[in-house]
Amino acid sequence: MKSFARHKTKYGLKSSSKRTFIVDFFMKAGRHFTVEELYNEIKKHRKGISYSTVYRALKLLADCGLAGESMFGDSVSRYEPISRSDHHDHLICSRCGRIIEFENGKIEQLQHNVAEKYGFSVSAHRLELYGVCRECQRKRRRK
Amino acid sequence: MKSFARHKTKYGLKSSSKRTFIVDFFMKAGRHFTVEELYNEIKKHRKGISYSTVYRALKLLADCGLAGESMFGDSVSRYEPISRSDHHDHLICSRCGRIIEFENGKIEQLQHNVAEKYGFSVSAHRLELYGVCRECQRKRRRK
DNA sequence: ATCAATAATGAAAATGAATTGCAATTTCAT
DNA sequence: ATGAAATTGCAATTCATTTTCATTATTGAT
Repeated sequence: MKSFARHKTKYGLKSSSKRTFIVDFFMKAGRHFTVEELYNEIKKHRKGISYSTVYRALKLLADCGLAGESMFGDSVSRYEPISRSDHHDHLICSRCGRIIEFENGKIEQLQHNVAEKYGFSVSAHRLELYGVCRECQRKRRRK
Repeated sequence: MKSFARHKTKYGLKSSSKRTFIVDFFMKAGRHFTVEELYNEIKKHRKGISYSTVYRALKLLADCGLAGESMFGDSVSRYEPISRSDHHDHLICSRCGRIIEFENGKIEQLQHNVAEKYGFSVSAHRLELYGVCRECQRKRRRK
């Protein structure tokens, strides 16, 4: 939580048990959430936390670099905890929605080369592969 | 226009000069547009075409595979004509918004390898590199 | 060419997620 | 304990997207 503390100081934030709960829950979960998903999940474990609060906590985390924000296909933002500087890319199953993360240094290197070729100074990138996961391929007897 | 004609037949569409104009304009322009951008651009060349019609034409094109739909960072959809099976990726300048397209077979191959490793059957992918373009790097004396 | 069936269009309304305003509540340094 | 300032909840707003519906245009059959 170090960088959250730093951010907290920097912007004169105060702490609250609700926000702390949200932040902890999110960081420990270690997976993707839409605001609504996180809101619903949290509702199960602790009541009296509103959607707005979850939304704002997530925004805060994104601001201080503890959460990554991204949109896959649909127009809903998804957030995921960022432990260190662990950038990773995504494999997204179009059937079940499962999201798998991966890293690949070679791809990163090639990306860098491409950017260089065009004179771009790259600060971020996103790579997403959409398809059908192994499990969904098996039980393919669906609509 | 072949695949548009096919789609037209398949879904019993009728033709109209307005839609034809939009489709032609878009396909010839050969670049990215948000619905609004295309609407404004078209307005300059021919009057009496509403936002709805542009919106619907773009959707149609996306449906029949002649236009690609994507969202970069902000939450606005952008469309681009797809000539053949020319998949390409994007370099996006965070300052001026310029979008440069590129293709890289090696990266594609590596992506394929990764997917295979996880048992994914990939049907689509997107790769975007965000940064500052050469021109914006030069005239960096801005806010 | 005329007619009926059906698609296309425009304008306005609806939708849906993201975001904000504001009053009430809580935090925290003093 | 006190007061300034942050947090929260809820309702309201925003903004792009999408849909509705009345009107107009297109097409195939006659």
